[in-house]
Amino acid sequence: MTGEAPRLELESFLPYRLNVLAEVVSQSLARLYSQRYGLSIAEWRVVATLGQYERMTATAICTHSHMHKTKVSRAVTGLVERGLVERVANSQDLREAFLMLTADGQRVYDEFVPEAVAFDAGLTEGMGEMERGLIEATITRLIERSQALSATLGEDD
Amino acid sequence: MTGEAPRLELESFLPYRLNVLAEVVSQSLARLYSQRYGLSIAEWRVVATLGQYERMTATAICTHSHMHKTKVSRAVTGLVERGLVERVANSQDLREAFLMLTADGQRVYDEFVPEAVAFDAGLTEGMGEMERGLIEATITRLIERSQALSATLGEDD
DNA sequence: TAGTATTAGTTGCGTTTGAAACGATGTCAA
DNA sequence: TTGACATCGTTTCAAACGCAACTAATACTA
Repeated sequence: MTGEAPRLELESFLPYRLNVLAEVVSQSLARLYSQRYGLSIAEWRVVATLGQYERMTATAICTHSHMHKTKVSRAVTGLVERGLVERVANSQDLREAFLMLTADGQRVYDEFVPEAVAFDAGLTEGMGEMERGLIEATITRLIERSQALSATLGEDD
Repeated sequence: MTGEAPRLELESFLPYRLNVLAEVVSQSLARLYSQRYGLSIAEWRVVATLGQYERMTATAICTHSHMHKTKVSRAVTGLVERGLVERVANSQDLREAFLMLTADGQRVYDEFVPEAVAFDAGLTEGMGEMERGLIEATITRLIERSQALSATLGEDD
């Protein structure tokens, strides 16, 4: 066409591509656990976080997982109801509660982790250690840049 | 902390990291256009797609953008109401309609593209052509792998 | 041609989302 | 103490979401 404007090619526009990628990967993985355990994405993330850290407050999970606090609150409620997670009051500070996997929760975690690991490994199959490390470093860098950029261009906080 | 189970480190678990990355990038970018034009993410995507391809059916936008058809349908409805997008019936097939930017829509697009491009460039600032190309190739590869994996492990469609 | 299946796009409806308000607890300074 | 303020986590509410059902149109099949 005319070409009068600075073109934007969505196919190579990073925000767009990253979104598609994340969605495809999320959905693919979700298929594996949602059927088997009836876990939502948010719930699985809480389980995964607690599986790794054993004991955490809801706020800590929020910070760590970049999930909204209401999302975490609801995921935890659901998991507690289903007996996968347990709340332990912090006598030092009654506003917060420590969260941890119950025996059942731990079982679900232990059962699913190998599959998650396999999925992750499958994604980067054929890539060397270096390439794999490069991906992680790049992700970290992009996250930082992105935050810096929106602060600079938006000038709002 | 017993270490009895195969560990899963969220920090290096790709599906998790990709999700965080996509969300941060999306939100950062959204800040730039949501304030200025009152566009939702879905709406901006439709505008961006039509800005690039000029004329597309809703289904084509769905396929291209990996958005749900109801999401696209509603985004388009909103854009039509605000006079940014226009529907043109396809006399060849009355089920579908071609969508295109109006003059106003084109103006919004032209106005925002430079910022989007700057944002994109900012993300990969300091990276060479090769590194940048590598990122895109990796994204493509990960998308393919992911889809293949869920088909293999899930065995459901 | 009639009958069935398929496709484009919208809408109804229950679910999920997150911003804002909230109750409950804790902190700090006067 | 007391009062003002901050923080943790839940709840409320309106908006956004996506599945499923739907309408309308086209394509296949016999």
